[in-house]
Amino acid sequence: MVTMADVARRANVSLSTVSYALNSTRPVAVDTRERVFSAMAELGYHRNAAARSLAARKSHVVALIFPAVEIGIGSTIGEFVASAAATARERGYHLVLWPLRADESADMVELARQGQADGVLLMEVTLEDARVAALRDAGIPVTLIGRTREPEGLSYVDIDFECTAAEAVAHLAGLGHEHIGFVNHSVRTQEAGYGPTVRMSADLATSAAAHGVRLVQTLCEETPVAGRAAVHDLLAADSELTAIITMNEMATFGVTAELAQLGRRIPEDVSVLAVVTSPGVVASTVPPLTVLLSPGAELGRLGTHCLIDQIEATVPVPRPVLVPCGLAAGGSTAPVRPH
Amino acid sequence: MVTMADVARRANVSLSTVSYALNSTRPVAVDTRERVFSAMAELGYHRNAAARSLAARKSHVVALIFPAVEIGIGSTIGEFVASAAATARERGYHLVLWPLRADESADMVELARQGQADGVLLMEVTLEDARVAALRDAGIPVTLIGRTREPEGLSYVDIDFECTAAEAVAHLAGLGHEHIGFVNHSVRTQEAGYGPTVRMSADLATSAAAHGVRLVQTLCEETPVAGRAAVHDLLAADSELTAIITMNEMATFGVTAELAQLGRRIPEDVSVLAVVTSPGVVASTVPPLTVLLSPGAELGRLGTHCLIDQIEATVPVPRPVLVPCGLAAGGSTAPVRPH
DNA sequence: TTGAAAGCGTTACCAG
DNA sequence: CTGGTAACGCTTTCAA
Repeated sequence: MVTMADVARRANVSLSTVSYALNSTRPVAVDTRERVFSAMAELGYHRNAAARSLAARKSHVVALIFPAVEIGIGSTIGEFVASAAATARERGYHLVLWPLRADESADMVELARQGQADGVLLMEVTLEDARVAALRDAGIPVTLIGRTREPEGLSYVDIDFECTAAEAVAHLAGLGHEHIGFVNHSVRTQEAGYGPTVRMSADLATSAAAHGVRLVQTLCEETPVAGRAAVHDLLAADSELTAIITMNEMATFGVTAELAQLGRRIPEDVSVLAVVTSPGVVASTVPPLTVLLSPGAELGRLGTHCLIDQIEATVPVPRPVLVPCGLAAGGSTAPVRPH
Repeated sequence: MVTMADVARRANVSLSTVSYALNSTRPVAVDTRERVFSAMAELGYHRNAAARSLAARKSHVVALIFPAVEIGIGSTIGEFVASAAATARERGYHLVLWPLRADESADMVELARQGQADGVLLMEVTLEDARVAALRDAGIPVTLIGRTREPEGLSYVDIDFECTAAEAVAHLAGLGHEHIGFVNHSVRTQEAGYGPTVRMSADLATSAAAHGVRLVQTLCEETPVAGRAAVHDLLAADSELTAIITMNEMATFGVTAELAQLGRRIPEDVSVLAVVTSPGVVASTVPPLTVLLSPGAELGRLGTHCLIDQIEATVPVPRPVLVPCGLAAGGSTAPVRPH
């Protein structure tokens, strides 16, 4: 193995000069620098990562706490991960995956204490997430994807549910709908304090009130069968329903199927709008669904930047970011039919 | 920071004994061992990862070359990644993501040479994949997810396309179908030498011949619109078609939609069988699709084991594994109608 | 602008 | 069964 000492010898400089040339952490004369670099090229030098980490007390690694179970079928998580990995790489970091459940926060802290990562990206954050305190107490830099109930002082990026809810209701209200149903995630996720479930419910209610439209909601398991049942729940709660908002990809399949079976055409009889969704569900119906797309890649990019900023900053400065879902117009929403 | 020296002092043993106790790399008296461990607990010791890697010349990290673009919408890749990360963890390794395109094999080798990872898991392998040679020449342990045209002597795990194709044809032939269509991935993937596209095409043809059924094939872009067109391509090629096999998730949406629009019911008029697919597409139709599920999690687990076996073996012993797709019966296939 | 040298916290060899 | 100690290859302080 070629070391810095070898390079130094070859370039007729000291070992430390090689290091400084490589890291630009101290000015080095141009010709010296050149000699160093050609020596490295000639020798085929590769800087040893472990030695660097040991000496610098820095791993140049960020960890992503990877959710054990995915809600839904979509590619959102994949997009998020790919974009986080790419962003980390751009900034000279590596992304490692720690597949830890929410109750394994001790393991998480242990790994960080071993210096396996300089900071942590926490996904699937719940409203009362015990992991956040565990990390904070351990002094480990962390950025949340999502946020707790009281996220003040924390670094996080999340979907702007308020804005997304407002857009969803505005879109439908603008088409004349005054009776809207909402198919949410499951009771389980609500009880777990899963942010999207809780926030979207509240924010849609607020927006609906502001537009003077009636909103009926139902929680729904993540299966098509449950989605079918949800349609009946909503119709029972409001027989004048003309539009349905869904935030549950598997259930959405059931919703559209059940509407078809009931002879209610989309969008002529009922408008359907899927929110916080991945691009894959768009194509699941004919016409394609109108959706508000989950900004997976954007969250991955922003979250990673936030975390690395925090790691590299001398003073930890949380910088929260909220990203709204973007509308992708399909053909599943239309003006309400006069009757 | 608490070091081994601190622990040694506290336990009244030498530093090396602490190391040996921790790694069980040399017998240690039971009581000594206990003293060491309680000292570690009392002091809150955490073994430093960088120092360990440096001294042992081993990172305990495996890298996953993460595909830049996903084909399809499914959760297969997510399942694969999650399962690979979990398996790595079970074996004392970490999984890092290297989001590198196929033409960035130089970067891949460079990272490995820096000691950032002990081995590499290569996804989306094509028939003539230049990265494989690059890694082999550099002496870097690698396991392919997929395989090249001539995979002899390489370590790989892949879908057993031959077996999967045989099962697909046997399933439909068993229902009496004698005119079957196949909607493959796009021309682009075929030209890139993407394994599934090329192998499934050949293996389905072989199986069809063996069963004496007529098979017509078409390559298809990964969009629902293209899937709709594919239906017409196939019908034009064989007007007596009674069954369609699809291996293209987005196209599958179009296929089912177009059949519905043509007034051809599934499965009464046409059977549809989606192969090498993720669970998400199952629910995309009513009745749910019959599918052959892509064994994403299984491949992640097996691939990671293969790689780590290879890393830890004194002699590199490739151990190829092929996994067939499992049938998940839905309601989209039925006996061919007598006419 | 450069050099010398002291760590960084382990692992693993050589002795006992 | 245990101890001493030389690497491991780099970063960074102190000195010139």
